[in-house]
Amino acid sequence: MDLTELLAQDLFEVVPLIMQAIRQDMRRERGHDLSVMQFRALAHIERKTSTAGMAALTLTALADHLGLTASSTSTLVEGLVEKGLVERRDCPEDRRRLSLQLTDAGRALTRHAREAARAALAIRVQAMRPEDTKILLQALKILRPLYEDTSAEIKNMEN
Amino acid sequence: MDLTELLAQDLFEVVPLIMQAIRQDMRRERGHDLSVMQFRALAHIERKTSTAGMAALTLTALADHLGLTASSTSTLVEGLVEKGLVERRDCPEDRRRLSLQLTDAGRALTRHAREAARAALAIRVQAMRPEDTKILLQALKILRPLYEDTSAEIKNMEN
DNA sequence: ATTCTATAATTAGATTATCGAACTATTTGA
DNA sequence: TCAAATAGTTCGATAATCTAATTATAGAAT
Repeated sequence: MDLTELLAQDLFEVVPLIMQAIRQDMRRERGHDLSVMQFRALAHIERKTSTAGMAALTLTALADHLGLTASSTSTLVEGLVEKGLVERRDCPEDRRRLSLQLTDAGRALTRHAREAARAALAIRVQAMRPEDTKILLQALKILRPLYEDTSAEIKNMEN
Repeated sequence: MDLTELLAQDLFEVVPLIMQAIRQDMRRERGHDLSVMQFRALAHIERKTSTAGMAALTLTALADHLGLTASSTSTLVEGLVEKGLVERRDCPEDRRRLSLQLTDAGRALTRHAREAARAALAIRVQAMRPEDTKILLQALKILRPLYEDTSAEIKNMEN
């Protein structure tokens, strides 16, 4: 068995395991009821709007990042708007588009949820050696570009 | 920001991204219609029954591994039984329990699905340098024990 | 031995997250 | 100026999950 094959198998076993744990950790953190996707959406909106002078984040761009259809993303955003965490602003340059923005409450909750996620991870990671932490950080740095914002490409490959 | 915090944040961003991709890759691989959970179930049954003389794998044990309720797992297994991939055998020592086994078809499909997962990953990973592959393998080796079979413990913590 | 309590699995009903298709509004460009 | 493409929403259907109730069995306590 070559290394790539081994890696595929490990990824395929371990990633869903971690994902499962993340979901459970988030559910346990009751009070603010965010799904993993909603949290990812908030985090992405925050990242894309934090630096001034960036192009507005549209619904479709968010959908691509999340790997969901525009339809699903629209519903998801609607939920966040109802919770008062996100604002849909009009886009003067192109009136078909939205500009997604966090409200103050949205920003506060994003910070809080991030902290909760960190805490949940810390429980699991507390015994970890610092050099292992570094390896993990390296690994994630390698993985991220392989999977980031490829949803659009991949969708096109299907046709 | 300390390293653990950085790691938590990265994990929380990258893992769902990969998970998303895995789901899409599996859906694209049409023909044998397995959900990610069903695939995980098959893989776990295979692993736990491959070595002779092991205790039978029960429904509850599988549920714990998958991080699902017994109820959901029962339904999931029912689907696999209907597809002819899994057998529910009686457990003579304790007649409340099941012993879950793969059928021959189940074993064949598990191998095939694993290969499909590998192929999907290979597309993403083809340009990766061998030393990066090694880092990823190390990282997964560190992560696995942090998340493997902890569902039961975690559930207990909730009470 | 009988009866209480705990455990294993299933079933029923509700909820949630997702999708695709149909629709409206707007823009682009031929 | 009108046809095609694009951005977003809504609707109906389907998957996967949950909780609560149910049945069967086992183990423990009197």
